[in-house]
Amino acid sequence: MIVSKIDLVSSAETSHESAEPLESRGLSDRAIVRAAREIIAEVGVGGLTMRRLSTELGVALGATYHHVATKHGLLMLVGKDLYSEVTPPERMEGPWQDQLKTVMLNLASIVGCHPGMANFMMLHVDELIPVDLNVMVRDTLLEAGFSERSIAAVLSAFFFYVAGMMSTGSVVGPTATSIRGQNLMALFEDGLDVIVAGAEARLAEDRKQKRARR
Amino acid sequence: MIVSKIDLVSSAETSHESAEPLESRGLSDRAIVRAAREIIAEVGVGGLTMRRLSTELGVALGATYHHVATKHGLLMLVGKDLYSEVTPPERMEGPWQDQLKTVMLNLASIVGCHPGMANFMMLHVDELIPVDLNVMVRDTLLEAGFSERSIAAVLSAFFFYVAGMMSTGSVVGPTATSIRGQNLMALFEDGLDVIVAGAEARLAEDRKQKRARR
DNA sequence: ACCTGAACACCGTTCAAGT
DNA sequence: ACCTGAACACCGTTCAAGT
Repeated sequence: MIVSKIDLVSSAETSHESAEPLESRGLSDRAIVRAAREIIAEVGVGGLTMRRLSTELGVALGATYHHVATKHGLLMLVGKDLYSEVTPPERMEGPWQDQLKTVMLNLASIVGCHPGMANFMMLHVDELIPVDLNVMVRDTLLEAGFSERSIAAVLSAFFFYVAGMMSTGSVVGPTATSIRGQNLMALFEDGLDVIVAGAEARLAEDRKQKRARR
Repeated sequence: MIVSKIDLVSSAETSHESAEPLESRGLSDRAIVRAAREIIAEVGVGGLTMRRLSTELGVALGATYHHVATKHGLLMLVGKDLYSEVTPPERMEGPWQDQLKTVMLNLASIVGCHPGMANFMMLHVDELIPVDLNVMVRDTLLEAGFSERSIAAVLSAFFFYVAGMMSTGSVVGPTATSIRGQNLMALFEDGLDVIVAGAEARLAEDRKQKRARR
């Protein structure tokens, strides 16, 4: 465990990737994604325009298209960038309930700051979600004793709940809204707890079945 | 109970609403909504265009705009129409678990046949959902013994789960997709069961607290 | 290779003009 | 009152032309 952490740090500090130019003069994908994220954070995906993005970057429309072939491709880059910021697996500790809640709250807070991205990110989870995150979440549940089928069911419940909540409005961050006086953030956590309780019940069943089979 | 059922039927058969013109010649809102639904069912909300809708209706673009002032308004009409088809409260029986599952599956099947509507419908639940449905669901949970706060949490879990699932792709109906071989419809029900289990755990707690307070 | 800016086909929306 | 069809301001995308 400690080894992998050290490895991560050192490789991150010393990585001078082979022949990749550090700052290919002119536009870089990194700069484009950064600008796109800023625009989305400010006016949402609906307000993100290839023209506006180009203006923000100080280039002509065609230049942007030379680096990212399509708006869909641009959003894929942004989505991958956002997913990559979700709590890194190595730092997780404690019971599986807390781990799952932390990941979901983290995901919600990141996506919540970028209105309109939730949908797109959920529509392409499979292609965008970092393998680390996926593996770690599944491992956590496996270690806790969940069956394969239960893992699928529980993750389905969690992910789509977060997706639905995020699609409906900014829940987290400075723009957190409220519904009929209800604090949306509190409501979000309450719903999360309901699903956690459901997962616990599922786990109890899984363990009972495992014992019966022995 | 029986009375209300009879009332429903008879009023539906004999309703000749006061001064409302039966078929105000020309375009009617009903016809517009019907055509819009057909287009959405076929090519999704993304494929629904005011121009295409007008062509389908056999009128000029301006005519459509004369009846529905904006595309947003059109989608509100469609959304209200779809919500109104969710299982009517009067027909519900059995334990609250089954009632809730039925409503959610019903909602999913209706929304699932209209790609892209899930988001819009969730974004405007408050304005679109029929009061009957809202009241009935809350009453069911109240009768079961849920606390006010638990009701909010449980409904949050259910609704946003369905919303997230629906936004991610057609789960139900003839276009039901599959993810990595997994049957999406089965996955949807499994996730629903997890949330039901969570609600049951919550109810047990609520009852315990109520007993302790006595 | 990278960038420019005009052009194309589409969209939602508006509006003078007809009946 | 209801409808027509042109027009406007925007989009995403393409592409000949420049450096």
